[in-house]
Amino acid sequence: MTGLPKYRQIADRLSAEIAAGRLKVGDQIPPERTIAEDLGISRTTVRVALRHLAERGIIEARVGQGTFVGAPAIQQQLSTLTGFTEEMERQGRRAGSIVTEASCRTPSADAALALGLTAGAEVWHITRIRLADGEPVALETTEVVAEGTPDLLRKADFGRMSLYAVLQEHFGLRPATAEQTLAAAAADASVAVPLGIELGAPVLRLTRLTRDAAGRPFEHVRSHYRGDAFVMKVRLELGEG
Amino acid sequence: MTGLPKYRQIADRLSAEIAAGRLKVGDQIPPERTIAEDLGISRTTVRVALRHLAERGIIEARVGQGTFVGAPAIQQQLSTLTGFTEEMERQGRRAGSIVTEASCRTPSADAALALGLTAGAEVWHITRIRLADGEPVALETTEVVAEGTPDLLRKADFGRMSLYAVLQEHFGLRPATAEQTLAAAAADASVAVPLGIELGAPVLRLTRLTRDAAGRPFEHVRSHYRGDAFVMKVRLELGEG
DNA sequence: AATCTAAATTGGTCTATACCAATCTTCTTC
DNA sequence: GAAGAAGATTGGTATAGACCAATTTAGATT
Repeated sequence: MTGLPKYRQIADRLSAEIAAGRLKVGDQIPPERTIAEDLGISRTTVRVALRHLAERGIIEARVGQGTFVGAPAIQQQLSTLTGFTEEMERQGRRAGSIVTEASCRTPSADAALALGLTAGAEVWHITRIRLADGEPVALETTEVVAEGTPDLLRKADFGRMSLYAVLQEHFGLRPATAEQTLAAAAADASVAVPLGIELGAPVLRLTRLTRDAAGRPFEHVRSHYRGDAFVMKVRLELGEG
Repeated sequence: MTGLPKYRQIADRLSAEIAAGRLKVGDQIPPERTIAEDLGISRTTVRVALRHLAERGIIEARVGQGTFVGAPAIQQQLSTLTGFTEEMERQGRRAGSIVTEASCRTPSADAALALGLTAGAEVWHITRIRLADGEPVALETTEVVAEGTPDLLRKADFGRMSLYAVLQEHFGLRPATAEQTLAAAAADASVAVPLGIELGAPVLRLTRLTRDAAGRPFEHVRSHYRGDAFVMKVRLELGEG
């Protein structure tokens, strides 16, 4: 016995079958009662397993019809100011990155304006291809103000570690607030090639300005997420009107 | 009887108590077994109710300790939070709408699921082309639960008035929380034609489930914004880590 | 008073069963 | 052949009970 709960084992097995391609998008998976009988377990337990998969968008249940393999979309919870790595972990996906650039140089025009940098100021420039379960899902360019973060690039391997974790650990720098902008755009070559998608394919363009507790902006991010693999979720609360 | 499942009634009630402030953030809610006994229902059903609230981040369960009221979703100014009309006004643009459909009918599959409607339930179905300074920028389909909102369509001209204003004025219905999903997609014919853009052009797809103060969902919206004409802004705040 | 131990509490997992509502299938009827 | 009715299938809701593991509480021991 693995020690894992039964429902986890069932969920993992189904999940693996879908990942392996033995069950394709739109395929019907066996009825709950059939799975229960085949495995000699109760239908309730099967339902718990299926619920977990449904929550991740891997499957989709329809009364009277059956349960089908869904088109999985990666979700990014916008409400929490977490980085890519943390969010993927939360969803039980393997997060990875390929660093395509890491250097110290003058900021881009956008970043300089947003960060309020004057001429001559420099930023750490990190470009990463973000992977979820090995698949490239986003291209991300981060610019961090160099002042106050000496030797940032030598502190860690950003292919594995979270940038926020490093900033917190070495410089006590913690994101407190952020302003994000989302827009839909068509992928140009600089985005389409690294992500392995077609030119003109829809991508979600995210721009973020991150501030520390004192309100000082210290990070400017521009990301392009694959439109066919990513959804952003936001939980809103309406104050008094 | 309302026809609502028991777990929904329990969830709504707890949700309302939290919204009303009788249960504050960090407060412990009664143990599952106690709730079950008090209400004379099975613990399993109580757990289903609590699970739904936990999924929305409203409560948080910890083994051996209990279940507690969770930190509220971060308050954010997302462009559409206040409604399209209000947001355009705020930006000094002339907001307009062309109502292409307004009827009472059975909900779409997505909406029925999200709103938790059973067979036979009906919704007000309003489809509008949103204009900014006369230019079409979005196509929006709103479905509002018909129960409790009699003759909604006769109450106002939605080409001019805000739906939220009407709901508030005539039925005292006010959006309290919402769950929004954003994704980039390619425009298909149903979207491209009304917006006057090319097939395959990038659009921002927004799906929103709006709830009242008691946590009852009453509106489901699906919008498509022109990617070249619209960006969403979000301000995030991080609580204590 | 501090420490260890046993018991009670609490959420998590699991079984077996029942009925409902939505949907699909099949058979009957015209 | 088309339309309608009856039955079978499938996921959704609900019950009652059982045991487990993490945690806290209360008690016993030193």
